[in-house]
Amino acid sequence: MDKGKTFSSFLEKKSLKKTHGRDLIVKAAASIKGHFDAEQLLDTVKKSDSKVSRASVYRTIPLLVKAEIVEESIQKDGRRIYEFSRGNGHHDHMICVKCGAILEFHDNVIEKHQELIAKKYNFEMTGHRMEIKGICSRCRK
Amino acid sequence: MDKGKTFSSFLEKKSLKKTHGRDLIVKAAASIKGHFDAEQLLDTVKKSDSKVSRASVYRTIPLLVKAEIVEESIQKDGRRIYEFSRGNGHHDHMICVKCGAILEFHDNVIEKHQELIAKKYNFEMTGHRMEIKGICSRCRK
DNA sequence: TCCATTTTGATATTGAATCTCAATAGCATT
DNA sequence: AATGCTATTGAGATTCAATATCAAAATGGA
Repeated sequence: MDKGKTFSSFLEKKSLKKTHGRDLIVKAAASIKGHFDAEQLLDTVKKSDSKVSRASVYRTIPLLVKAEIVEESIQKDGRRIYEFSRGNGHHDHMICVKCGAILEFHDNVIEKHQELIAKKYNFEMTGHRMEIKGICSRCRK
Repeated sequence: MDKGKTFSSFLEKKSLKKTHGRDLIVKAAASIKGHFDAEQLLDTVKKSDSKVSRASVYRTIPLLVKAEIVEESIQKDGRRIYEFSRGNGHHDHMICVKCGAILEFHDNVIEKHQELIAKKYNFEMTGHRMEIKGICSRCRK
């Protein structure tokens, strides 16, 4: 999946401009394996062009999220973390309170039930977030 | 349920001291209907004693959360909100992205499945958080 | 190329949350 | 009730992610 192209068409659709900075920022996001935060993304971008500013990174992230190129989740301490969407579909997180590891999981039953709950309350669901907090198998040993 | 007493015994168990400030803070939390944030709690406390400091409120909140007297949840923007636990058991939230309303719900199937998922990954679950984001029935009209 | 409009970089500002530290309060012991 | 040790407090400073500001630069249609 060519995320560069996807972002490009997103920008067109929204009549936003394709800029050097935005291009480098998507590429940097794509190059990071796993989760990252805004500062990490900034560091990565700076490796290709140190003139790209922190402000641009912070301004571009919400665009990437809206374009569904990057997924956002908020940790228990309030920090935002991101993840380049590799088309592996939606998933939720299990967070180890000891080592901070983030494991991913997906459960269809839970997904379905969320929809049922929303329907029951006449709530138009646009998204959801779910996290299981605990101690991962490695830390339990 | 006498939460004052509960907090009191929590403090004893942890060899923490019962202070005027802590007492006023629990009472203030109990007096607030619905969700509140740290600043609102501070404002409420100040009504009974304006000398209680912001720092004390921020320091006491984690104690109340640990004592399970207050429930914490983190909103999409990263802000922490709290709710005095009225013994109505665990529940999750549906948050309206238009008006900001917070609706509560509980679903046993989802709760059960979380445990199953944790077990599957050999993860020792200590807690979880789930939020459905969308547009509430009132805003849909 | 021109030009209106966006976007950018650098920095200042915000705001929630935390830290600092001298002064005070709690409480077990006399 | 007085002592002394330690936890706790208040007030303000500090932190840090995130946002706002604004003049200068880049974008892209004409």
